[in-house]
Amino acid sequence: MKKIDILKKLRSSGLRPTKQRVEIAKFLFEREKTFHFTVESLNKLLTKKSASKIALATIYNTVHAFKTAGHLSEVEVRGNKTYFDTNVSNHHHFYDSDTSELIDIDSNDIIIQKIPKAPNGKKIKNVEVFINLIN
Amino acid sequence: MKKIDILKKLRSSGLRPTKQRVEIAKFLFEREKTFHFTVESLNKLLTKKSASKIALATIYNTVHAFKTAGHLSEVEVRGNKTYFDTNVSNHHHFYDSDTSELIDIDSNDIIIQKIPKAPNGKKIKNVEVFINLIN
DNA sequence: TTTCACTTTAGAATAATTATAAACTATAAA
DNA sequence: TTTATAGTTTATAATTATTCTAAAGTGAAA
Repeated sequence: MKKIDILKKLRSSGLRPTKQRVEIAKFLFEREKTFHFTVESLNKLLTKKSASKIALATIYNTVHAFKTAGHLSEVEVRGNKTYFDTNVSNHHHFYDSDTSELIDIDSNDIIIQKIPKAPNGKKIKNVEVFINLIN
Repeated sequence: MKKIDILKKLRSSGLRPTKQRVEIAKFLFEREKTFHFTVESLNKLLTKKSASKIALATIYNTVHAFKTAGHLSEVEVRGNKTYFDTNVSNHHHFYDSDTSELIDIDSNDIIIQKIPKAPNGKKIKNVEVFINLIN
């Protein structure tokens, strides 16, 4: 994803392309493969990579802004930290609690044959499958 | 579950049946239906119910001891708090993020037809399905 | 009974996240 | 091109969930 597209991406979702947002967006979206991270890990990687220090609060703000805009998804995983995923399409995850690592599973690689209906007046928003791994 | 069984349950898993553990165990296991809770909600309910106050740290200790003993399961759910479940059999969940409520789904009510194989040297521990609800 | 390893407890410590409020800045309008 | 302002960043404080600590308490084996 090129810089011009990054700017478009931000502007089209009503986010001013500030220096910090552009830097974070470039880091997150200028890559081929899906990227999973926590705010803590992202902070470390950004600190390492760039000269200008971005405040931790800004990273929280930005990640949540990107999530709200649909540019990131939040992954439900046991544990204390919240994981985010640059893959925003509908998909599933392996979770390796040993290394705290998430691995994407394409939604076509899991087929669910039978599913219960939603309770009383509720609708099904989505179905998430976690395959927990062990050594 | 009767008191004598509570005592057996504790002793058989190497847990001394102290006043606090028995009280918590009675509260959790003397019921027909599955019970989902967080440490916070359990603390509130116990405080309301009983005269003698149990320290929050004891509730944490006890819940984890019960989990280690296999009397409770921990549920992976988005959010900051950790949920526990008195249903320790293999099963799935509806999750209503609106009310932060979990509802059990019997493992027979979901049939998964196709599943990817585990990556490089890892094995599949278990598969958990979350059906997220919306109004 | 006595003893001691196991427990409980209050409160401190830690860790992740959110709130606050002042300084800064992108951008729309003059 | 300046100006005004709403949106943004920042350091720091506050909050929340959880774990740690160390002292006091207690089941149960001998």
